[in-house]
Amino acid sequence: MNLKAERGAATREKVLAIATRLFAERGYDDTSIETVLQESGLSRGALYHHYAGKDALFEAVLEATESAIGVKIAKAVRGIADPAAALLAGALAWVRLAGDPVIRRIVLIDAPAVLGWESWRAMEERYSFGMLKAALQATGAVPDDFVDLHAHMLLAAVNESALLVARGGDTATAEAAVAEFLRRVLKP
Amino acid sequence: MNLKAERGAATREKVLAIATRLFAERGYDDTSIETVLQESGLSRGALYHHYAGKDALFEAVLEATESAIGVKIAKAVRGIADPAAALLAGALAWVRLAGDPVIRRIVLIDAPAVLGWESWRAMEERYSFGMLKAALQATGAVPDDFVDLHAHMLLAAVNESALLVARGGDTATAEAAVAEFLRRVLKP
DNA sequence: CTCGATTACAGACCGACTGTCGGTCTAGGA
DNA sequence: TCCTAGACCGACAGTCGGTCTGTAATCGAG
Repeated sequence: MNLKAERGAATREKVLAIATRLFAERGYDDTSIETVLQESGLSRGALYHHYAGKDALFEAVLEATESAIGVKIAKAVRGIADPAAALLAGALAWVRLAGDPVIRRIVLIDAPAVLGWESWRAMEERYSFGMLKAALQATGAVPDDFVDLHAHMLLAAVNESALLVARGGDTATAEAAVAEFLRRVLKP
Repeated sequence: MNLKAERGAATREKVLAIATRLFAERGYDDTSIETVLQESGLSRGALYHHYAGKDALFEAVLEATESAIGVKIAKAVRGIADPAAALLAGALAWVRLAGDPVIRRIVLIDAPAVLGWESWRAMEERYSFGMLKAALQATGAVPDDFVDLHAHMLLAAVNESALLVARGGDTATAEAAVAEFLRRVLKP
C-alpha cells in the first residue's frame, strides 16, 4: 500500500494546486469543475473520489492557503521578544502577504460566502486570528474582557488595509497607517 | 405613461422585497431565480424585463438595503454636535442594525463575493463609509494622511463587531468594546 | 378615434454546470 | 494465486441562469 497511496496523494496535490490558481484568478463561482478537470487531465469520477464536491475542494484549497500564511507570519515574528513589536511585525507581514491575489480572493473575499461565515471564522480562529489574539493578550495592553473582541476588530482592520493595498493603494502609506492604528489601540 | 409605469414600479418593488427576503434567508447562491419566480408569481420574461440578471437583481437589493441603513444611521446621529460623540453613536447604531440577518448576510457576507470587491467598496463609499469618513475627519483626531485608511479600518472593525453580535455574541459587551476601541483610536 | 410604438408580461427552450452511479483496472496483502 | 480496496473513468440526470419569440395592453401622435 505505497504506490497507490502515493499516486492518490500526488493527484490530490495536483488538483489542489490547479484549483488554487483557478479560484484565485476567476473566483469560486466562475471556476467550473469542468475547467479543473480539463486543466488537470483528470476525470470527473477521479475528482469526486478525492473531494466530496466543489465546496469541499474549495475548503481544502483554503485550508492549505491559511496554513501557508501561518507559516510565513510565524517566520516574520520569530525572534521578536517584545509582544507589541511582534504584533506589529505580524500585522505588517500579513498586510504584505495579502497583496498576493491568491490570498486576497480566496481567503478574504470568497471564503465567507462559500463556507458560510461560521466555518470561515472557525478556520481563521485556527490560523491568523489565533495568533493575533495570543499576541494581543501577551501585550497586556487591553482589558481582559475586551481581548477577544479587540482581536477580532484588529484583524478585520488589518485585513481591510491588506485589501486596500491589493487594490492598488500605496503600500508604504498603508503600513504606516496600520502601525499608527495599532499604536493607538495598544496604548490606553 | 402612468398606469404602465406604476404597474412596472409595483412589480419591481414586489420582486425586490421577495428577493431581499430570500437572499437574506438562504444566501445568494442557494436562492434560485426559479424560487423568486414562484414566490412572486411572476414569469421569467417579466423578471428579466426588469432586471438584467441575477447579479443585477442582487445589486438592486443591496442598493435598497444600504439606502435604508443610511437613513437609519443618519437618524441616530441627528442632533449630536460633538463629532466624536456622533461617530460613536453612528457606530453603535450600525452594530445594532447589523443584528438584522438581512443586513448581515446581504451587505457583509455575500456582497463582496457577488459584486466583486471593487463594486462593493464603491457602494459602501456612497453610504456607510462615506458617512464614517466625514465624521472621522470632523473629529480632527487623526492625521490627514491617515483619515482615509483609518476610516476604512474603523469601518471594518465595527463591521466585524456587528457580525460577532449577529452570531450570538453579547450585545452589551460588544458595544462597550466598540466604544473603548473607538476611544483609543481617536485619542492620540 | 386610429394606428404604430412602446412596455409589461408569458413561457418554451437552450447550454452549462454540478453531482451521481455503475463499472474498469491495478496494486498489494492473504 | 486470488481477491479486495482504492484510483480512476465517463455517461447520465437534474438544476439553473439566461435567451428568444410571442401576446396583450397602454400610450402618444396625427
